[in-house]
Amino acid sequence: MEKEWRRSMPLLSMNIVMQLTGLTARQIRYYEEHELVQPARTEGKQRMFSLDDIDTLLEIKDMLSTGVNIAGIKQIFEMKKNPAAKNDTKQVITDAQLRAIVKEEMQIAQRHQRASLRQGDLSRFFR
Amino acid sequence: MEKEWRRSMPLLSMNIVMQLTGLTARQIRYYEEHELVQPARTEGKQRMFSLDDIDTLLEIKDMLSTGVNIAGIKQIFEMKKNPAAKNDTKQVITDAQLRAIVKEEMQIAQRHQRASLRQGDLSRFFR
DNA sequence: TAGTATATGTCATGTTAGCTAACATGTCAA
DNA sequence: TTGACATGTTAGCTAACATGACATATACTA
Repeated sequence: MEKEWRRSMPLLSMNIVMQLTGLTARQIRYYEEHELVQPARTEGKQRMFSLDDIDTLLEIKDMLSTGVNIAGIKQIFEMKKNPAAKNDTKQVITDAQLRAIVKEEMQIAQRHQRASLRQGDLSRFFR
Repeated sequence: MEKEWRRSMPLLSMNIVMQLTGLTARQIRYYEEHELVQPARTEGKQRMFSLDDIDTLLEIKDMLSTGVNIAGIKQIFEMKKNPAAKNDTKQVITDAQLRAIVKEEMQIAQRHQRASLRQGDLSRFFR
C-alpha cells in the first residue's frame, strides 16, 4: 500500500524527532543503543527517522512510563513481530513427574484427610 | 480435557513449591503481591499451588533472569491472555499531520537537494 | 499440646536501569 | 567558513526494584 511507503521513509532529523516525541537526543540514542529503534543514517552518519520510528519512540516512552523496562519492551516488540513464537508456557514438569508428585501428595492427603480445598473424592482424577 | 483438570488443581504447599521452583517464599509472595500468580488458599489462608502455578513461577523466574522486570512480565502475560488486544502501534501522528510534516520536509529537501538517503524524485510520493 | 510451617508486615539494602551533564569532534546548510 | 546541530564517549547521579531479614501471629502436624 502506498501509505506504508511514506511511514517507513527516513525523512526526519534528530532535531524534529526530539520535538515530535519530547525525548532528548540522549534518550533516543540510548534506545537505539538497546536496539529498540533502528533509524537510518545519512552518509555523514546522521540519524534519519521514519514516521514508524516516531511511533516506536512514542510507544517506548509510553511503556517506560508504565514501568516496563528496556528488556521488557524489547521482549514485547519481539512478541509483536512474531506472535506465533513458541512462547507457550514451557512445561518444565513432565506428565510423568506430575503424576508422581500428585500421587505422593494424594497419599499424604488421604492419610491425613486434608484435601483441604476440593473436598470429596479427588482420587478419581488420578490413579 | 482431563489433563487440564490436573494441572489447574491446587494441591501443592508452599514448601514443595519452593523446592520445585528454587524460589524463596518471599519471592513467591512478592510475585503474588504483584498479581503474577494467584494461588488458591486453604480455609486457613495458606497458599495452595497448582501445577500451572508452578509453570508460571518458573516462567517468571526465567524472564527475571533475562532482565525483564515485574511490570514487563505483567504486560507480557496480558498479551498472552489477550493476543487480540488493541496493541497496534497507536498512530499518534495523524495522516494529516504526517502529510504536513512530510510536505515541509520535502520542500526543504528540494530547496537544498539533500534527499540524502533515497536519491531521485521523492516528490512523486507526496503532493 | 508442642513444634514446625506459613502468613503478613515492616525495615533495610545492593544493584542497576535510565538518565543528565559535559566533551571533543564531525556534519551540514547558508 | 561559520555556527547550529549531531555524533560517540565517559563519568556520575538517583530512584526504585527485587530480596533479605525480622518480628509476630496464626495454621497445621504429630
